[in-house]
Amino acid sequence: MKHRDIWRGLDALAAHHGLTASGLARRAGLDPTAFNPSKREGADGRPRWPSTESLARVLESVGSRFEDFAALVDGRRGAIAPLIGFAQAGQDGFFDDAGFPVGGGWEEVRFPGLETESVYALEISGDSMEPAYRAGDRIIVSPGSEVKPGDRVVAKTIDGEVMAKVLARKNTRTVDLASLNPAYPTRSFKPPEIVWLARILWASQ
Amino acid sequence: MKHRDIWRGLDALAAHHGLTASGLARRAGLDPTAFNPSKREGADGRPRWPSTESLARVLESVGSRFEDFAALVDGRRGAIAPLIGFAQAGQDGFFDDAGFPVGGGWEEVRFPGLETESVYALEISGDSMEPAYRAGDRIIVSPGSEVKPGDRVVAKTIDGEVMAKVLARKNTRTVDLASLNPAYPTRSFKPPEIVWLARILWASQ
DNA sequence: TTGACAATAGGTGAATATTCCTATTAAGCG
DNA sequence: CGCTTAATAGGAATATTCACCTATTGTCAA
Repeated sequence: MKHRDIWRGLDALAAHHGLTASGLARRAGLDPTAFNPSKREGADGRPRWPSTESLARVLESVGSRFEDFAALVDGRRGAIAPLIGFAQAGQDGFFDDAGFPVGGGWEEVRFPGLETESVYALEISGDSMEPAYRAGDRIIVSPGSEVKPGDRVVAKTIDGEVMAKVLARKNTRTVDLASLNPAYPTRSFKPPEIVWLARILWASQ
Repeated sequence: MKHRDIWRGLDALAAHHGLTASGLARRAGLDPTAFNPSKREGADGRPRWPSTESLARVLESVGSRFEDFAALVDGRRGAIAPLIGFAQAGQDGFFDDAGFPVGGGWEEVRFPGLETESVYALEISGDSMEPAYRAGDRIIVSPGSEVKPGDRVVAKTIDGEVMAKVLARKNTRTVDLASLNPAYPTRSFKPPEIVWLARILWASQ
């Protein structure tokens, strides 16, 4: 945690609430100039740090927790993962071409950022992945991770279908997605039919 | 985040590294008396806050991240979960009577504290819970949670055996633990034979 | 354009944290 | 016990942040 990280975190916190650093200070009952760029280092270039008490008042004023601010300071992502239902996930407008969630308005589920990966949560419906995933379970999905055969993945087809499967085979001619539930057959796709594959990192139990 | 939370977090950080508040200050190159209880409020009872710069130096000295400290301040647990192998888990001295891990020296796995639960991680060996858990998967276990039939649980028997199972039945006369892998039979225990049951919250995929 | 307001720079005094000092108490050790 | 060290309390001097002040610039809307 360095001097510049603190100020970057403070700016990010302000931006997260639609405020400027100045507006954030005003809202916290502090002097509006307290977070001025000119106040972030002394005349001799010595770094200036906001006091812990000022940080506490800022966090109080916007209703954020200390840990959320710290996540901003550390520059980590994924402390909060957006939660999406499979029914919604099939609709357009929820993911970009790379499989990352876009837009807002989702419920948020507190999830532990692993490293710096960008993740989101999906709520399971259906029984094709029983017994590993039961309806209502939540899975944490990383659209940025590499997938290899054997991984549990979320796939989106060009038809808009979103499903959690086991990646059985993947080559230039075919992408095979297996269900754990033997009542469901393995489905075979041609690569162009799969819009994206995202690896499942965690599953609630 | 309140005044007492900051100081509690600082004490917890020190304790986490086997130090006192005084020792932590010394290690950070600060005055050893800087964190004295007598310096935590002024003569008039006005609260005193450690400066952000002092916090930064403290975190630097012990190699902790700001977010870890914030988790301590917020009173949340589980940002870091100790990782234990099943082979070790069966030995004595790794858990207390309530099923909480004790002692130290484990590898630590970064895990996202959900709520305020105390959690730890176990690495799966064996195939009795295939296909849900494969050897090498990591499960996040909460010894403090209530367990009910249908939950995936970790159980420890009086024989010292530690296993991940599905809780099939639990009443005053019997505790039935089922495997997901049909090749393994359901095992039935009498309640006194089970030392503790801990619910599995998450599983890596 | 003009007016109101936000954001910002720069400076000063007040408020407050830290260091440095001394003294006391407690804990470990030969 | 006697010795050393850590932890702590209390106080004074120093260092730094904050609130307050003034002035400038930019934005937005009437």
